[in-house]
Amino acid sequence: MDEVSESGEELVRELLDNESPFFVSSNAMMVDDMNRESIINKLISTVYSGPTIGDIESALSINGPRPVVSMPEKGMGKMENKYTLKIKSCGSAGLADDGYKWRKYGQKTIKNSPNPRSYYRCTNPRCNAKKQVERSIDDPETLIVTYEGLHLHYAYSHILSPVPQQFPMKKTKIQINNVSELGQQLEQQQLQQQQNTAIIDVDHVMESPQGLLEDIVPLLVRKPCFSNTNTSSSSQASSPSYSSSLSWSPSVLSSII
DNA sequence: CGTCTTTGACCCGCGC
DNA sequence: GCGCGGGTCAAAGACG
Repeated sequence: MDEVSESGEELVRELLDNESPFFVSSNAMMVDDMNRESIINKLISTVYSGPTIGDIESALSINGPRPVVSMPEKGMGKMENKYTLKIKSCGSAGLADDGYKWRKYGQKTIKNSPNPRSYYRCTNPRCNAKKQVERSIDDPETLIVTYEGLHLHYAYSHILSPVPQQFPMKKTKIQINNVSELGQQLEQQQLQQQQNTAIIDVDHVMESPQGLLEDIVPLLVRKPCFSNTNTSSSSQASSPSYSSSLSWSPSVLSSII
C-alpha cells in the first residue's frame, strides 16, 4: 500500500511536471486545478489497480482476433503490473505503430522454441514500461506479448491533453522503424489497448471525451488484420486518423468502459 | 551522421 | 558449486 501511494506521488510529479520535455503540451494543463487533481487521483488509482480481466476481455472480444489475457504477477520491484497477451495475428498484416517508441534492447532464443523472444523498452527514460514479444510455438500466428510497467507516454497524452493531436516526442519520426516487425508493432498496439482500458475510465471523467475516445477507440477495436497491402503506412498509421472509419457507437464504448 | 537494431557477452537467480 | 536459462548491456553494424 505504501509502495503504491509512494509511486503514486511519483507519478503525480511526472504528470504535473510542466517541464516534461517529451509529452506535455502547452495546453495540457487547461483543466482547472480541482479537476486536474481529481483526474489525477482517478488516474492513479485506475492505473495502479489496472484493468480487470473482464475489462480487457470485453474490450478485446469486440475485436476480430481473440486475444487471451492472463493475469499478471504483480509487484516486481518497480514494475507495478505485468500483463500477458496472446494475440492471434492475421498473417503478416498489421498496423503500424501507435506513435510511441520502443527500443529493442535484446533478443534471446527460448528453450524448446524455434522462436526468439524480443525485449523492448520505452524510449522515454522516465518511463519504465517494457515489453517482451514472442511467437507461440504451436501457433505461429499467435504472438505472446508480455507488457510490464506503467507507460507514461500514454498517461500523458491521453489524460492531460484534451487534444489528441500529439505524439509530440522529440522528433517527428516516430514511425515504424522496421516494417518487418509488423507483427510486433501490432501486438504493441494491442498492449496499449490494455493501458487504454485502464485509462479510459479517466477519460470518461474529462469533459471532452470526444477526442480522447476517438483517439483511443480505434486502437481498441480496429482489427489488426485490416488490410495493409501497402505497408508504407508508417506515418499515416502511426496516428490513426480520427476522421476515418470511426464506426463506434456509444454503446460499444460503454461496454468497454 | 545520428539513430536504432543486432548479437554475443555478461550477470544473476534457481534447481540439482 | 555448477550449469542452465532468462534478462540486460554495449560494441558494432545497418539504415535513413
